[in-house]
Amino acid sequence: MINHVPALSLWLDRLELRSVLNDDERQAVLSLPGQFEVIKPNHDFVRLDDNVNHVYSIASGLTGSFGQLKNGERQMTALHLPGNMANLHSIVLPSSISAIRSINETLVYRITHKFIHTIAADSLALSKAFWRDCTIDAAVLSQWSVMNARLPALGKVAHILCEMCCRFSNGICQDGSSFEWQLTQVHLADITGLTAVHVNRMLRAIREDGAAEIVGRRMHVLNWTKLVTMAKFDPRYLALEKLAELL
Amino acid sequence: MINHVPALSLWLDRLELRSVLNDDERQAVLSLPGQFEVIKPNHDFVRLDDNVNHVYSIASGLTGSFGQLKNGERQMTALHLPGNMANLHSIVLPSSISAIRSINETLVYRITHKFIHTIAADSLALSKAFWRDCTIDAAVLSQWSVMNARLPALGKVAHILCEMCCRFSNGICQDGSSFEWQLTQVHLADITGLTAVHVNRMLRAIREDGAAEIVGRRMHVLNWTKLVTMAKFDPRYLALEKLAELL
DNA sequence: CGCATGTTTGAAACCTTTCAACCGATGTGG
DNA sequence: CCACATCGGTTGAAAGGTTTCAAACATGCG
Repeated sequence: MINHVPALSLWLDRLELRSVLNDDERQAVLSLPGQFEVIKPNHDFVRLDDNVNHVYSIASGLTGSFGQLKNGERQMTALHLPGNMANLHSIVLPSSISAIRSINETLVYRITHKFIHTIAADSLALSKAFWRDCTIDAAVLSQWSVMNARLPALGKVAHILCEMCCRFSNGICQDGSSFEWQLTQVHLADITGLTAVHVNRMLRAIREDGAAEIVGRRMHVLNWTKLVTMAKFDPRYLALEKLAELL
Repeated sequence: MINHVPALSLWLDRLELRSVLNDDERQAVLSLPGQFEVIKPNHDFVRLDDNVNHVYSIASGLTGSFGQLKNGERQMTALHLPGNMANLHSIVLPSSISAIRSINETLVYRITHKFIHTIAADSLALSKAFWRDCTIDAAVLSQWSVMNARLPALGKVAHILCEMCCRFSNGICQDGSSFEWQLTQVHLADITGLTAVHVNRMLRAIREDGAAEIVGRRMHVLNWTKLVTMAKFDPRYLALEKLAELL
């Protein structure tokens, strides 16, 4: 294995969690040519209505997708962690319907569409794996939609805490789990559709209830069961368990 | 053309709006074998966590996808009109993460996954077209997420009225447009996350403002511009314009 | 007719936003 | 080194929007 881009091998892990690939296919993913790019915090590196020619693999840092209304109000519709492909869907729909913005300083690996098209054309399993990866992103979005519409403020905030914990810990969450916390309360407000002020109050409630707390740049799970109950959280939508053979 | 299933030719139209297909590919879609099935109103014909082997093409009637929280509360995450494939994504993710329920009496054409896999394997353009179809569904979901989180109740209801009008009229909406209205106020509440009572009040406000009205089983646009402004609606997410050559 | 379903309305309770202010940490320039 | 600006977090009180509860009305259908 000559080329070894960590962002790609993280993405490959993610693909292989849900799809069966052979050595050639693995190698094709790991050898994808691209350029690294450092992105400053709070920078839209994909703008709304851009016609996109590249996909962005997140190497480090955190980025989010933002949808918009005609009056310019924005809402976060997805969070991309290292190992995620932020806009794989652009392969089949290049006219971007959401902006992608860095949350903190982010390192991305930028790959021209052409190369993805080529390896997808050469392997049925890979093209399915890509499609599946997008489908799982859509499943997460669907759950965000449900929680944003059906949960009270406390539940929404708790739900995101649960999700972040699962995604950062690959599904293994328990009392005492802790992980790096990179979002501000304003970001939580962008995700939940609440005001930052109210997010603050909900975080306090969660803390005072002994479910979880954020101190400094770290989140600590104090009582996972309590947090899950607040959030009515069911982690299956994240598809973090290895899927059974899927053609 | 021997086989001629209207549901499939509607779906093909939808695919060709966004993808370029040749005669063989067209014929492959139109010849997909399947069974018609009549579904009574308010029936979950795909249940949560089912392991799905079929995709459902909607021939007539209206169906919706429903997500769920752990406590059983439900939220509609998509509406499927005739010509839509209700769960094409199940091709790559058979474990259903949302239920699909008929809204009124619905005629579906049920196709075994195997046949979709076969024609997708035979044609790169088709497999891209399928993936793209799913991606556009995801774009609609994303916009629902934005409107549900960012709009006040009046805007949410107006937004769905706008969307339904565009989807039923293929994007051509104007003062005086009217189309069959099949949703109850409870369904609107399922979509917007509001209570049915409040949906009722918002519909009245929209009516009294002279923007739109629902009488009997029909919706009438009275003032399209006014309705769009209320909803901060931008129809581009529906991708109803014919897309330029997309590989 | 009687029943089920969907719509309509009012009033009180509740939740979230808004506005305003303050705190603490961090970083910058004089 | 301190003054100052900025950013994120915190808190209180009033205003506003939405839900809840309860009841009544309309319609279609057996």
